[in-house]
Amino acid sequence: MAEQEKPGFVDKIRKQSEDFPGWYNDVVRKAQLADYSPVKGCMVIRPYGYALWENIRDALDDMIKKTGHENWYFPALIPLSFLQKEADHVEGFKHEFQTVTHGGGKELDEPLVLRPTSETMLASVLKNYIHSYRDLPQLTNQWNNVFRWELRTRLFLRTREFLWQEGHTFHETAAEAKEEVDRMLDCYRQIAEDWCAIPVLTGRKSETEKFAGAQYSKSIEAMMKDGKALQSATSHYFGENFSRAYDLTFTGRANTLEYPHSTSWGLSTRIVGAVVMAHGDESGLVLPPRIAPIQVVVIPIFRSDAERTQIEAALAPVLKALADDDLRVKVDWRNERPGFKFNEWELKGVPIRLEVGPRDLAKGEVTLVKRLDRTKQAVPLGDLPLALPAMLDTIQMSILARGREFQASHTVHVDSLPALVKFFTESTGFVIAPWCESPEDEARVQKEAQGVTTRVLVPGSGPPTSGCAICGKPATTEVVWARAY
RNA sequence: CGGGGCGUAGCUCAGCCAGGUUAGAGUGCUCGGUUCGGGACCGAGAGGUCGGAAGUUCAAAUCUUCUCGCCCCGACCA
Repeated sequence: MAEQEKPGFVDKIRKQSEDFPGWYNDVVRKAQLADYSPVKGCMVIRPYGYALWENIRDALDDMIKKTGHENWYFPALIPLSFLQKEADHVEGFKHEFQTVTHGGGKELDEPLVLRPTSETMLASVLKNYIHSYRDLPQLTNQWNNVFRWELRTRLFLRTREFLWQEGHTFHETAAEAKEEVDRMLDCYRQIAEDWCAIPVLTGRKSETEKFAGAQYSKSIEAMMKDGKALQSATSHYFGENFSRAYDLTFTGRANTLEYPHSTSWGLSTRIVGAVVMAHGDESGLVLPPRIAPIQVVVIPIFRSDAERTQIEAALAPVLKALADDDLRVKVDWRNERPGFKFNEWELKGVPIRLEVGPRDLAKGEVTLVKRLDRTKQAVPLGDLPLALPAMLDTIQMSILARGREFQASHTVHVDSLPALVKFFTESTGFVIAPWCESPEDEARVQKEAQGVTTRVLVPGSGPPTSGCAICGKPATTEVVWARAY
């Protein structure tokens, strides 16, 4: 019996409106996405959660390949000395290292670090394959697990081991590398918006928020239902930083020795947490149809074997048509009362519930119920192969639209520090303000509006006419402030 | 790493302050039956070294000390 078919696991979840973190934990665990593990800070991803991740992963993998990248696999163990070659990089990551010091019962000559990220390994390895400008660009990606010794962990959002993809590319010119950073950031935007139905802001991170070792970082930032921001994927431009640190050179078109410009970009299982917190409600998960492991759950309602047989016969051709159309449909034949199943599948966020009982069959219909708003409608059996895909598309768009409205209604523009502090004292969300890009301002806001940080510089906003909202100096950009996960 | 909270049945917890039969409840689990259009009910059953160690005591889930673990909130981070 598949794990999620066992009855009886459903329990009450805490209220989203009263205890958001408690609600999140309950939903993740009771919807069977993931659970705590025997190892502190690590999680077990259960089949339903893993299927959700697989759907996101497959969509992204497709985009990565279509943009010319190839999947590789590199070792999880990285010699400590590799990581120490790029000064900023090691400074940013050393506190998070998990290190293997013994092998075969003997202490190793050199400790091996469980990769927190693979820039150093990539530079060390690709050095062997890059000799000429003809070897560029190198467009690589790998799907793997990485390890970071986090002090405070939360299922999917921050664990000491997590799954992701990390793309690493090397280019002949800075311009090409910068284009790559934007291209992959846009793939992430598409994954978030078109697949996960989560509207995001994209842009460059501030100097203090950028990745350790990067010249600049860009990210997609999503708003959760508690108004906090979640950095959901990142894309970094390294310039020649890593190439120089690893003495990775190529012979250029003018027969001169040059350093390639590199990038890296990653999207992790954290995105699953984003899906939970961006869409979920008091009843549990709300999954966008394009990534939902189960898109339509069929609840047969019957009192006798004869009724069951009748429903089976009526459903058979429909189910075949839906399967042929690649819809992900599950029929819940368990011997439980319908109300129990309704609640359980709502907790698990299945976009459409299809109820079919004697009452429906008498009219040649079924009852469709949308998870998003619980609206019901009767649909003739024969119309399902057309009606369901259309309804799934509509739901996908509705969820995204609802997210956009939520984000818009929780975003304000301010032009002064007191206004910013006031907003975060009374409310949550995004604050957009002119900024001079001084790190001192970030420290000041962090202190005065507890925990508020810059998320992204608003792209294309240009120098605002007014001064910096924090310190009054001439502003160079607009920036998004928020409390973040 | 700082602050708070919690470890008693698979899960959620009561019992502890004022130590005293055989440690309870709800839920889940197993078996049988009746049910089934928004979380069903009846009956029978299984399931515990009360996180661990030491101490106080005639007697410890309960008091003392130490220890281990977990969760939440902050700082750091995908």
